[in-house]
Amino acid sequence: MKKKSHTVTVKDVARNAGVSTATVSRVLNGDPKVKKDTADLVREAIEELGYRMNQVARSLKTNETHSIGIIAPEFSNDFFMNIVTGVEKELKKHGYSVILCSSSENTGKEKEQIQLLNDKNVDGAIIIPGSSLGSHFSLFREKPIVLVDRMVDGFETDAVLSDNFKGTYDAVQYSVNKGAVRIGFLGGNMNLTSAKERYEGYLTALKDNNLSVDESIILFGDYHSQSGYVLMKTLMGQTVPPEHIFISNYFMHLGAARYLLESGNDVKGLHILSFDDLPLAAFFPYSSIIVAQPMEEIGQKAADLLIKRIQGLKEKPRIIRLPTIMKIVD
Amino acid sequence: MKKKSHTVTVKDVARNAGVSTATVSRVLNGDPKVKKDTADLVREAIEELGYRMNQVARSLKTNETHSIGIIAPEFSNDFFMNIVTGVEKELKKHGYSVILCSSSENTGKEKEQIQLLNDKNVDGAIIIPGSSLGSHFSLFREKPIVLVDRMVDGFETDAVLSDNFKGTYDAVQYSVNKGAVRIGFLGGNMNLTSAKERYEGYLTALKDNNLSVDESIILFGDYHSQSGYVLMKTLMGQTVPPEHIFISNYFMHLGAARYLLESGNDVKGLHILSFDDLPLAAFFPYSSIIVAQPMEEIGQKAADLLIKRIQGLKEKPRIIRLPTIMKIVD
DNA sequence: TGTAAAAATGTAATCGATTACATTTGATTT
DNA sequence: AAATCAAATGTAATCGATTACATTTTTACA
Repeated sequence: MKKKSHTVTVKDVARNAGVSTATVSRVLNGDPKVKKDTADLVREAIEELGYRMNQVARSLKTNETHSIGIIAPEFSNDFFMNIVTGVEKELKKHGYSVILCSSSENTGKEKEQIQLLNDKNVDGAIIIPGSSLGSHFSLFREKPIVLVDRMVDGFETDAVLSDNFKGTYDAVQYSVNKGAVRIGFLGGNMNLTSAKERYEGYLTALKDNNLSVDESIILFGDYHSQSGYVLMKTLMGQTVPPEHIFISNYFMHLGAARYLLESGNDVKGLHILSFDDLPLAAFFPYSSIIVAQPMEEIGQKAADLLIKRIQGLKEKPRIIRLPTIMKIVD
Repeated sequence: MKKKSHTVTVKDVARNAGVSTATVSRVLNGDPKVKKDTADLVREAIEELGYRMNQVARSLKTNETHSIGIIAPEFSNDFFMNIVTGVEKELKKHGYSVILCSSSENTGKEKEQIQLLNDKNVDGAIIIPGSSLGSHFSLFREKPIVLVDRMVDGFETDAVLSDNFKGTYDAVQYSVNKGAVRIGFLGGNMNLTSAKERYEGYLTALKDNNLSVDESIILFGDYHSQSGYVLMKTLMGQTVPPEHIFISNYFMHLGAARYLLESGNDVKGLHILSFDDLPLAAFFPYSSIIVAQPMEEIGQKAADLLIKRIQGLKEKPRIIRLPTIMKIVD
């Protein structure tokens, strides 16, 4: 057990101010029942002694830690990190801190992290699920959870996500308006709601435009760079590859672009429609239609909702969908 | 004050196992003085009641939270995030959690975050300083701090950083070996040790090769994208721009590349030497010499050292320098 | 001025663990 | 079988706050 060199406690403050610890506590917590003169005395004592409240002791009694956990598959990932940034900024405004937990996109680890957060007694959690499985989230007892970017089966709770359907639909529609009639599709893991929704947006847009669905140019991967590489290779290996290709996320786009570069394929007439704003999209030697997600805003909204829940908002789960932003890079 | 629905405590376990709370605590903490039979009884009771220790209560008594704080200017930044990732992974292995604090590269906010971590009673902190000012770090009383990526004046403590000098020196030397005689330099904020060290590496490499130092092609920015853009513009506006240019970090490189792209400058003969591995370096239409920093390893080493300090390692501050990796992209 | 009601403050229990110290149990020795 | 010592366990104080309830002080009004 580590020693602490003489810490100043409420007791010391009370003694110094000539009041009881109860009064000190009241001043600390802004209880209006304390007479102004008394409160001033206490504040002076606090100032004089350089008192700082022991949050751990407070947490023990109040059962709130003013910490929340955030679980994501990983953090070395622009997308997740921007969300985390939004979360952190919003929470700090309200005096909450963020504890980082990576789940490695693995249900077992996700469970562990939930237990850990439980044990740390966080006031709530923001989770970017690693898959559509989420029944283990119920281990996080009696504290609110807000899901981000993806929803899960069998666990009804608040969620904040992009409008994946509309984002995809609009991008496809834009391409069609520009004359595209054959649009390839490199999808993500259909285990994830976002991937599913984007696929549906794509299909519906085709349908609404009376375009046929050509399954030979619809391929599914897993949102990782390598799968973008492989799928693009497959696609370009076809007799007549499509000139318009929708790619479901940043990383697959990256992998696909890498393939195009390495293969030396002619990309002059190519149009890539893709989710997520790449800082370097401008450098690609083809034109892009980017469906940008408001990542920080997603995080911020999720944090905001979580705080409302922590503060007692009772209401059926909310699903907040934020609009995407289409960016054309020629 | 929030209620907790009947929580299982040591008391319940003690009663159920027919022992005292002291014994339960001993079992919980692996005290070898407990007879095996008794310990088994206790473990059964724990199992049966689904007991989980209240870490907050434990922290109050032991004065250790098994949490550490990490302060960085921001987190929407590949470089910092990869460091955080390394930190998180290593700490989790040892049962520690990470609390995220962004300082916005602002000393005032940095101070605030330190106070916050103090109040949360974290066991230590990892800090990526926003500037070379660090005297306020001493507010973080009696708990260890490990600095990352940058050192500060007036505060002697452990630090983990890349070998900025050698990384730069080697890249310049490589270029010289390839025939370069005039190498431009786009530097970072000289307020940061990393920027200073890179500049020194550059100068020394020139000197060792008997190359003259041409101040007209040495410009300083602030590590941000915009400054890379502006400096590259300035440089390319000269009568005879250098064909080899060292750029001090990722973001400045990004800005510089953006300028080159927008301006339509001829980049055929251009060679960019640059710190930090860009995922898209391969897409730039010029050859690059990348000085990659082992970001996750930096984080991991910092976490490792911090834990050693927490566990009582007494010794004068260590400065750990990790070697960079040179990557050639033609 | 006396008294009821309201306002301010204090006392002491409590949150859920850990641990110094006290006590009991058990083994060992003679 | 008594004496000694080690091993195992228990008792109760403690960490530093909050707060229900009790008590005192002040205010307001008859």
